[in-house]
Amino acid sequence: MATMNDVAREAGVSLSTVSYVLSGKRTISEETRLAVQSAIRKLDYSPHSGARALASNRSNVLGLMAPLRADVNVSVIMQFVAAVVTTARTYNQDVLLLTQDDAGGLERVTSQSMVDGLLMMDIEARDPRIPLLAKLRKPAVLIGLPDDPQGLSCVDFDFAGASRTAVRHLVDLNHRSIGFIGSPQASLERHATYADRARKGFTEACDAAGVSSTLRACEASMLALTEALTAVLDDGGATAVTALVVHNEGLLPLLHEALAGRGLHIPEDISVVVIAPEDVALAAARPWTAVSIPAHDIGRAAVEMVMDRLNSDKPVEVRLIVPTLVQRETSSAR
Amino acid sequence: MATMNDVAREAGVSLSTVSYVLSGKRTISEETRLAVQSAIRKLDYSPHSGARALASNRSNVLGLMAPLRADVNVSVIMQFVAAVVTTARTYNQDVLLLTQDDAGGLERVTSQSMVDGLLMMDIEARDPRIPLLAKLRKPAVLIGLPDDPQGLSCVDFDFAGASRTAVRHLVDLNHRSIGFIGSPQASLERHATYADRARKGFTEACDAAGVSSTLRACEASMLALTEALTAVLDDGGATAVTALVVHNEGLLPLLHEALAGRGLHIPEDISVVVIAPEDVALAAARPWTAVSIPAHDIGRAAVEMVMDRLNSDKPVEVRLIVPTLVQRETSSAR
DNA sequence: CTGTTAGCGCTTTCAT
DNA sequence: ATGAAAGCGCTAACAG
Repeated sequence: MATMNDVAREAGVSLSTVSYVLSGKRTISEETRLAVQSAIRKLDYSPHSGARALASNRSNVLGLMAPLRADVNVSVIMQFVAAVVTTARTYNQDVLLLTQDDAGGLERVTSQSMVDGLLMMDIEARDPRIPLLAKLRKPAVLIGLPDDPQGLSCVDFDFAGASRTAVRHLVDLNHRSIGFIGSPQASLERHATYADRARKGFTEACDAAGVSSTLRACEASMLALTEALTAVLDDGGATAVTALVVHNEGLLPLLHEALAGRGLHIPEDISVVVIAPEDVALAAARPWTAVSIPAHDIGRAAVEMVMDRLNSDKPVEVRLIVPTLVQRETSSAR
Repeated sequence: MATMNDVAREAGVSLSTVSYVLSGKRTISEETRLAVQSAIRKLDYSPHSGARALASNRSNVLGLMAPLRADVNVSVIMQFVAAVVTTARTYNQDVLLLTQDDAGGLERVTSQSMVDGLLMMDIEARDPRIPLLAKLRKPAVLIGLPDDPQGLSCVDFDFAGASRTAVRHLVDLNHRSIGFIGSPQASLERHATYADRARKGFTEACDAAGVSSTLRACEASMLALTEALTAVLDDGGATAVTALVVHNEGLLPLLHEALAGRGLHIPEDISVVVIAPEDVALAAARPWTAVSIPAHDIGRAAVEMVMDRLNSDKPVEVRLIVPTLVQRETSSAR
């Protein structure tokens, strides 16, 4: 492996000149710059990241703590992670992966100066990792919205707004009684905030519009879905439920069948709006009217926010990504 | 941040003694060892990874190139990744994540000495990344089995064996005509080797047992599944298909419904054996008879193999993980 | 616009 | 069983 010294000798300049050519922190004459660059190419030089980290106090690595359990949301998680890695590369950063259950990992990678900043996914309302993170005094961004961010920046999709948007769409289509099929009970119990917020937004929007609402949590299985539909559709009381908002990607492959099993056709008998990643909404034979979860945008925003905090000292920031609804064939007026 | 020097001073010993206490590469008297350890605790010292990497030529980081597209196999991929990260930690290594489409990343992290070894997932038969990897002269392990490993170690599940095991199980139950519903056409076309090998093993085992076989690729949608079932079940010719081997996790939530739609009950009318991760096979209302894909074991083995190659110079190795079948309620004798 | 030089925090010989 | 000291390859202040 060639070192910077080798390059300097080859180019007939000093070591620091090579360093400055690489960093651009000094104005260099066209001539020497070219000489250095050609020496770099000739020797196939690349800088030693450890040495650089030691001298500059920057590792060019971001730590990402991701939930790697086989949850319902795997595809969303993968999209987040992909977006984070891709965006990090545009900032010339790499990504070190930490698992959710290795809480000590946050502390470890920080105290060993392995990372310049930290991202944490799948935040719960009172996530015990937040105080840990806050203590570390490293730029950090939470992907999710806890009760108390304790001075950390956050970014997330506006799940409450997503539900509101879905409800308004259905109300505009003259639906007067709307059902909500949400995340599994387990998500609610561990207070994954996306689940709570989506439900809250739904209820509020229905109340505001004066339409009746029925909510139900649901596992990703046909059995659970059938039960949930029974509960929601038969329970409607005075006005029959004519539209559903579904916030659970795992159910989408099952939903057509389950409704057909009750003799209900989409959208003639029942309108459906899903809250799901775009590609999941489009994967179905009949694409869903959807408020799409822009996993990629969120991941990108998260990286941008850490990098901002790394390069300047911007104040903390809580950013909610605005939902948009795309009407497709699964919702119609009644 | 305290440095090793601070610790040495605090403990009243020399810098090198502290280093040797940490590495264990020298015998240290009980007394000084305790003094050093207490100084470490008192100052809350942890070594600077960059400095260590610079001096020792070891980063304690493994690079993992993973397919982060939202594919059909997301859950399997997540399990691999989780296993890799977890196992790496037991070797005191961290994991740097590279995305599939960043082929240059392999070269970059290697030449910058960011990683001690590399793992690459989702290997295709003639994967163009293999020659790149082979050139890097870093310990590397392929998770998958290409046509020509070019001197790299490989580890994978024995997908051919998995199909054979499934077929033998069904033959033992007196089935004489077996269908195979496999990965999407796209997987075959890009020559994901797991898809090829599972098919091959299936055909071979059926031929060897003298039972008739019908194969079909299938996307993860109800529509595609319905078509595939029609093709496989109606196409049987002389002997009707009485059992299915399904190698496609995305289809499992749909399968009961799809078969019920044809008036077929499991296992009275048709037996089903799936090749899928254990938890996926168990997630169904009625757990599947399954040859389980031990994603965790494969990930663990991969890390063990790089670490072996890092610490000694073991010869290259191709390791296939042996399949085992667990009978549950979806297969029965006829 | 360029060169000289003092570290950054560690590992590892060489001494004793 | 311990210490002294020479790097590892880079960044950035200092000096022109």
